[in-house]
Amino acid sequence: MSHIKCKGHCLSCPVRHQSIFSEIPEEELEETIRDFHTSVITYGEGESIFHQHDDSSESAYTLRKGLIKITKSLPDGRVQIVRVLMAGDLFGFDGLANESYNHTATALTECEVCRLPLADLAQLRKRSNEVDHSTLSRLIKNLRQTEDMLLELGAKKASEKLATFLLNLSQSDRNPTLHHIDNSNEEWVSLPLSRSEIGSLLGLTIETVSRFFSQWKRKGFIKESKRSIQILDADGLKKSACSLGSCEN
Amino acid sequence: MSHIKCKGHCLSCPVRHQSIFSEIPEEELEETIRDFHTSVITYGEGESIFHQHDDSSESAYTLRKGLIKITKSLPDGRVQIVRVLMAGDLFGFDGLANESYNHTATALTECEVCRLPLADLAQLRKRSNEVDHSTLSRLIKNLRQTEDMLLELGAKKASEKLATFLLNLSQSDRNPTLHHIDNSNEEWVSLPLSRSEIGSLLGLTIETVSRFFSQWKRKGFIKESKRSIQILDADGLKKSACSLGSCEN
DNA sequence: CGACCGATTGACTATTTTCAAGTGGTGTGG
DNA sequence: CCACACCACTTGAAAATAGTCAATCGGTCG
Repeated sequence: MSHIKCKGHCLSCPVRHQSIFSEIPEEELEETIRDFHTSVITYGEGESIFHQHDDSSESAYTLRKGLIKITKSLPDGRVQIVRVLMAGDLFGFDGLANESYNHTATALTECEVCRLPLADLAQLRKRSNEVDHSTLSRLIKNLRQTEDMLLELGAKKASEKLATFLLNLSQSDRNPTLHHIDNSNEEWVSLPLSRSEIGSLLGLTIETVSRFFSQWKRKGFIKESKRSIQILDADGLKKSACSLGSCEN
Repeated sequence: MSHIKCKGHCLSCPVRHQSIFSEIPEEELEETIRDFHTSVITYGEGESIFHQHDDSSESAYTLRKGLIKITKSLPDGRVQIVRVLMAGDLFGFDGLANESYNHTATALTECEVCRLPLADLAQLRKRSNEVDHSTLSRLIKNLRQTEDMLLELGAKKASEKLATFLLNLSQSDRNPTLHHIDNSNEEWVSLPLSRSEIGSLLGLTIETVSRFFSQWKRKGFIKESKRSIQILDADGLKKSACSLGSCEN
């Protein structure tokens, strides 16, 4: 079960510089955050932080550690992953528009989040231009990213979706923890999603995902080893995936 | 070509009560809006207000009259409609996150928009809690709507997408101008998109759209007459479209 | 009238899903 | 330590779904 660990301490927060408080000068932080009611909460893999249908949105959250998937689902059980959150991401702010949660947030791994009541966030936005700007920017970036996914889902074929997904993963400068260079100087990227989750993100079945990955391994475009992948031939991947010049952008 | 008509006058604005200024008390409006630089601009059908690749976002817009489609496209020409805007909608605010436009806005019909420099919008948000709240709410609603579309595009089959699209159209309480009751007391809904645009919204080809519409006409589920449709049998539509209980939500 | 454009329809093809069987790794209990 | 179950993933064959190509229809406009 989820577990409340302690009150959050911004100054020592591991994701302070990726959070909505990153732009607040250190000397003002203590003052700005005073009498707000943050809690650090941990969740085990598979547990949900909130649920699309059941919960009204009274708190926003900042992800401190781990990965979270945001999903929506149909009554018959089909699931769409809307986005995957990484350290520093803000989520669960629907209440700012007086709406209940529009989606479900589930821990993909062990997670640590910082809960902030929306009333406090509203106050903070008034008190600090930095928080206001940062919140708005994140919202707009969420929107842009979701629009980009619309194009992926609506306009691309399976192989194109998958190729773009892999190429984006490998180019992501967002989360340095996802990257590592092994001793032979090759760039591996951790693949935090199962086949079925990749399918659920891209609107494909697990079998379709598996088939293209297998095919690309046979062709030598990619290598995989325990939840990490390596792109050996990005151009090959692009060409095989995109009959036309359709994979850019 | 587009044509600058005049400076906007909020008090006499036809969409004042649907705009981000709707919550400002009338007596304060004059004062609040003083020394801001709005322009009312008209666009002919097919003209774009701004373009995904070319334009940096320096102004936001409010749609006063007509319909606008927001689209994204792939280099090879495939197009995805992201959303369709109606009177009162705010768009083009990417610049608030220091980003250039992420999509293209094109007039679906003759349009009239009110342009507001983002610097002014930023000021207005500071000056007025109502504008701040309204802007934030709209952003969040855009995000929610786009997430809903992700589920449509990623998880549903063609017939389900189309049925949901028609049912949503007919239930939309957003834009009363889209509705009218004809003299035989039947509810017609205007269908502002061509077959090809419906396809582009739902990730389908024009032929697929046409086939399902024809089929449903033959079955007596819907009727169509010059850009308006009427849903005769919503249950039939739901059942035929959704093998399982998948069309709710 | 004739050209044009959006929409429809049919026949065919390509793509993706579905169903089913099998593989391989991991962990548990006998 | 092995046997077994379990799970994620792979693979194949068949079926369903949607796309492509091409012909045609019907309305509108010059």
